[in-house]
Amino acid sequence: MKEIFSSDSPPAPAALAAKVRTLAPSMTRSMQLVAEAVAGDPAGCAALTVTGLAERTGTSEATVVRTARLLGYPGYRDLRLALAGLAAHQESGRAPAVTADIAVDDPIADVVAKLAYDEQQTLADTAAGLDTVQLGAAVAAASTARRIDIYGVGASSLVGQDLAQKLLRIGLIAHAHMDPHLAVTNAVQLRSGDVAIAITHSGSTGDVIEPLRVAFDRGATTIAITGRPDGPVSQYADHVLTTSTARESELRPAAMSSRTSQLLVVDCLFIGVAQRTYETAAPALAASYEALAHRHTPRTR
Amino acid sequence: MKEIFSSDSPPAPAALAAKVRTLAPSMTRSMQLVAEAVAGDPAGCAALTVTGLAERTGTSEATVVRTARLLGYPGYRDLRLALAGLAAHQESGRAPAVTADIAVDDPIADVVAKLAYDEQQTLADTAAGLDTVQLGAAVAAASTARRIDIYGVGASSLVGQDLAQKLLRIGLIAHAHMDPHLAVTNAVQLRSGDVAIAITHSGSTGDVIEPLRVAFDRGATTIAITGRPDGPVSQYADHVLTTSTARESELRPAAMSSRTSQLLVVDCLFIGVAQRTYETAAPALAASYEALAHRHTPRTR
DNA sequence: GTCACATCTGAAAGATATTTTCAACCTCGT
DNA sequence: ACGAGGTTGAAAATATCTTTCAGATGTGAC
Repeated sequence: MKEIFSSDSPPAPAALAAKVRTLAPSMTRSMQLVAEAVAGDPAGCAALTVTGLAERTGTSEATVVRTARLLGYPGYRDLRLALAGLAAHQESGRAPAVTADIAVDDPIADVVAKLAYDEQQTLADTAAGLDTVQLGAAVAAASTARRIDIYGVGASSLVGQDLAQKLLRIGLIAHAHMDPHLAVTNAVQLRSGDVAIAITHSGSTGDVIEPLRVAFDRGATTIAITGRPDGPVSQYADHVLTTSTARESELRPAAMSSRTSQLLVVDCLFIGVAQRTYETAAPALAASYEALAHRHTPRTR
Repeated sequence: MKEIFSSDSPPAPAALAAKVRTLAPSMTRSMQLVAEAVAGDPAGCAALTVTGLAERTGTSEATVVRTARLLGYPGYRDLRLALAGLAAHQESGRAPAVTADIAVDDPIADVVAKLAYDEQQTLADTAAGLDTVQLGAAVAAASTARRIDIYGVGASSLVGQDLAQKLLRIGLIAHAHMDPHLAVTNAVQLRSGDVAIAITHSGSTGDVIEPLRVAFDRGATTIAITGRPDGPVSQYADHVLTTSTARESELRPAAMSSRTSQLLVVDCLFIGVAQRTYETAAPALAASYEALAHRHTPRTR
């Protein structure tokens, strides 16, 4: 008799509230109490045990189980799992208005969410806007370069160092210049077959343009990584890699968001070079691992 | 020491896979089996009882419960509920696509897409796994610190410099130490009211732990930014900020992906501090803009 | 190589939660 | 008012989860 139900209801996923409404008329009074509680606060009920839900609804465990059965689940345990899923669902819908700017009085959790979102956005934009032809050309030049000089000041300096560090790791001769004067002095040494890379968000940082110009004049292959491909720096660049310009706010200056974009470009460049020089890059990478492993205090086990 | 976990893990909702990766190294063999099963097939595991999951992973109930605990849940029952939620989640979201590893022969366009995707993933994981309570505490300490010393070597060194650069910009006294010896020598100067920040992905970089330990002993407030919250570095850290451990590949070493995660954490820390010190931070930021504007060659016209 | 030590592991006991049973209790038609 | 049919919850039965503990396994010291 009761068994009819078993065939009728496959474990309903989302439309639980609807199911409750449909089935409510056919329920007994105390079962309705349970059903309402469940439909009204899935998240809350998911946290309760049978006994807990029975108490909360002023009924008994048996009734709770019966209700779960009526709703199409083998037992309360399964209803509870479904409830947890439902709760997670509506949880995700309630995003903290991530698109808004970061405000001075944002709670710390919002800051984290917004920053992460912004950076993800920046990455997507950068990937979409990156000219793979230019990138390919830059990779080709860097892979076969006798030496690679990198120029960057301020925040871009760190990106340059990052790139240099990684290129060194795979056995290339790369150097990130931080001092503009020394950069120029060194640029004079460059010639055809060498590569010079300038990193500047604004595209018009004199301290970075100058050494690139010198390198360009001396016949080196020059690459510019900039957010303003139309800026002065591009004049002296054989290849221009464009970083995206994320919207900035008072608390989050451009330097900060441009960094993410620059790092992605730099990583792409690096991976490209590593692919091209795989024969030498792979063992070099492995070796640098090996060397580092011994620097770590031998943690137990 | 193990007790560190108790405070560290609030039942994580979505970032379970990330958490598994973070904690996996500190797990015993059979626990890893369970963790992998759970991370690999949340939906499937949600349908299993303790006994079922134990059988499926070829381990015992006890081990399953232990794993659940390690992941931050009171017991298996709760892990199972979370799993159900997760399953419902990914049911709706459906897989993106570019999950594959970067291969040696990938065309350059694929490299860009995969890298961008990976980094986005890393950001999401980091944001989800970041303990906002710890972050809040770290922000509070940094905001009122007399001085802030930052330790990092290798790739983490750049992150440290980035943080120092930004904190300086808003008028705080921050310094990133790159030389381990000098770092220790300087750490001796610290005392209560000062803040020391150690950045290490592995959580066991001796060169970074040592200065932090000294700072800790001298009474400074210590903060660790690490991918291994259970690592030795946490011993001497008042607050631990966890970075996510992205899956790595041969061409993309951990150092590379960890950087993204570290930078996000550092940015969150910075923004938090900027909020707290808005009165002084805002004008300081504006001033540094002003100063920079004049450094750009007015080559345009 | 071997011993002492610490850690890991699973079987089984113990505790909870869920399901079933069953008798008391309504409700309604007569 | 009375009984048939259905509803309900207390308590027993079962399943599930948690804890304990002793054996297994690995690790470092000598």
